[in-house]
Amino acid sequence: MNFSELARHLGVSATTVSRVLGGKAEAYRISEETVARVRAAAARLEAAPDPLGAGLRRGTLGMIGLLVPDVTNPFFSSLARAIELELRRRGLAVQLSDSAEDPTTEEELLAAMLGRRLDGMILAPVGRVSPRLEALLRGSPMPLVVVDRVLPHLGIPSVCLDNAAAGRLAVAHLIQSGHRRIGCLRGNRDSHPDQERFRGIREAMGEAGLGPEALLVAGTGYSREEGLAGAEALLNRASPPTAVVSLSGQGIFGLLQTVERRGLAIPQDLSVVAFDEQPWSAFMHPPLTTVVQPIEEMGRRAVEMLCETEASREGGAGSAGGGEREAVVRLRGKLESRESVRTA
Amino acid sequence: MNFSELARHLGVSATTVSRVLGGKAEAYRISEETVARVRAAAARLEAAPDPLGAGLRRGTLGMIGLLVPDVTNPFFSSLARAIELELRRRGLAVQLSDSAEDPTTEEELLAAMLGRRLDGMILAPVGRVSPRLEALLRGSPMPLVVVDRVLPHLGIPSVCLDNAAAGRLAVAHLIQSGHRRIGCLRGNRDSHPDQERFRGIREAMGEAGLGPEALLVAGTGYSREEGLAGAEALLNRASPPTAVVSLSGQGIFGLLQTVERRGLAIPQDLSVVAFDEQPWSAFMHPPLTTVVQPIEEMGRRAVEMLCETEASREGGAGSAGGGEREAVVRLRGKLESRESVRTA
DNA sequence: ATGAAAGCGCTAACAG
DNA sequence: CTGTTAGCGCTTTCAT
Repeated sequence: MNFSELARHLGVSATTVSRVLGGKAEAYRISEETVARVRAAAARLEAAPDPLGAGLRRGTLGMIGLLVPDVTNPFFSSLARAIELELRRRGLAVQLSDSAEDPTTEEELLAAMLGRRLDGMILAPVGRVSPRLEALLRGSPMPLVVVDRVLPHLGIPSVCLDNAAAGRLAVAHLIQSGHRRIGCLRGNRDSHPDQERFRGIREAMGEAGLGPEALLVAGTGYSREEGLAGAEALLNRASPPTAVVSLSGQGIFGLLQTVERRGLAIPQDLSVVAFDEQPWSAFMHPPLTTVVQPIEEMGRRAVEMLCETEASREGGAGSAGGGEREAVVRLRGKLESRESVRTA
Repeated sequence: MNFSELARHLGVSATTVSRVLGGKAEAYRISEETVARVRAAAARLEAAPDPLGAGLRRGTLGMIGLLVPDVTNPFFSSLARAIELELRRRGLAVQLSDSAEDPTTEEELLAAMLGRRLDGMILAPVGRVSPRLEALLRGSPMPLVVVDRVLPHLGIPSVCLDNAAAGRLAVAHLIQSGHRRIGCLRGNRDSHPDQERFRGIREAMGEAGLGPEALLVAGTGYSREEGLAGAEALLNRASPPTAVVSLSGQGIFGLLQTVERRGLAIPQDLSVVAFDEQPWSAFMHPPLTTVVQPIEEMGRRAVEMLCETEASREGGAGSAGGGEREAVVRLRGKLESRESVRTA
């Protein structure tokens, strides 16, 4: 049942129905009686506004797009959940797409979403930003915020972990526990998080008076296989590290596999700090000491930023364009100390 | 750039632009020259059809709703990914919502989605079907398919695991491995999958000549905590089982925790078969023998069924309503035999 | 081979 | 306090 039909039934105009059901009865000072009649009839006949009609008229659909590299990754599924929840609170729906960690697919999907008439987009980029992706992003006709990674120099609002600080956190803990030879299992070195985490680690080592030779580096990507290869390289060193921090959430699988293959025990033979909570992290033998990201907050902030962007667009549309500041929110990670680090 | 503007630029009508860009040039025998001009201009000016305008006109938006209990659960995130991929192949977008395993939230979200003008819905129900949910489902104004669980007697197309067969598969393997005292860690007993899996297990036991006393039952829900409580109950029995099958994907955590607490070893002291692949299942000490669901196929079939429903609606709209058959597709599970089952 | 006109359902602007 | 009018962008008759 649509508004015009309902209006005819009641002998009022569609406008009135729209005002009542759109919550504008007060503003237009519709009589209480009319309001009641419309409400009752609407309830009885299950009349609800058609979002398409309203959307077309308003130029907005109440839907924002969310593009992630892999919903199957616990980090992104938690993020998606947090984002959906917060958007729902604000009456917005989410269209989800998954780029399967593939930059080309990502470009296509982003272009498609940018084309649909969404009210905004939240993007968790796959990795390095291709020129084509950058062009898409620059030309974006809608509010956009980037999560998890910051795309330097693009001036797009972003929210991500303070990766450098998180890296420091991890090694500081290791150093404090007496470790002096530390392995770092890196992820995708093109990615901002990996670079930042690594930077934080190097700085923390330096501040503790440990030279570069004390930091053993391996790993070339975020996958399990790459984690395994990197771990092998680390443990094959003439004098292997006594502790390893894995910058990759999935790569830790590879490390664990290698450790097991060699019959090593954690933390007796090797201490481990992992990045990113996994569903089983707390239930391993032993439970894994982990740098956890404040995912809920990340989602909340992303939505906030998106809505602010939207608001400022409407509000300050014609104002002098000088104030466009690059907003990057960096969230603090937390070290969940469990049992995979041995105090030397 | 919208169609009318583009049309004005080119000195043609919006109708022509629509026909060319809508792929109907042939049907309307637009001249090749015009087609070329329109295409070129559209590409240059980045003109694309506004889905809202088109949707309003056509009465369809090219979007289907997906409501799951918890995207964070690996099963549902994999399912969501599969569904999204298949829908994308067909040019459809997906709106995602997460009911957080809460029946009330589920009702609200379902009602909201049913109200939006989507082209269809795929629902993975939380659990038991409340009268209100049932009413919503019955009155659904749009094509709907249910996944993972079948709602008996509602006549809604569903696709799910052949849970009874999967249950048999699990215990058959255990029996074949020499186990004669088998524990069953149940999930939510109100849920169809749990009931069916359990039925399959009982049948398989019976067929192997094992009486009811050989089957030890515990567990009251799908959560980790409930899994733990159930596992405790099982292992506290005077004569505990030599093998346990966990019907709950998350509950297995609880079982594993209990086993560790007691210093038991798998599979030496206790054999384990788990339902539902988890990211770490293959990487545990030992790797977990698991009944895996064909999630990709499940997603694909759900989408197929949805689209068929949609098609038949349009096609046979006015036909005698007698042919409404309940379509329930049951998919075969597969036993991934790893190392958590000991041959006695 | 193309266009004009109508209308999908809604709401903002402009009357009263 | 309420209604009329117009138009969001598109596609589908119907008419050349």
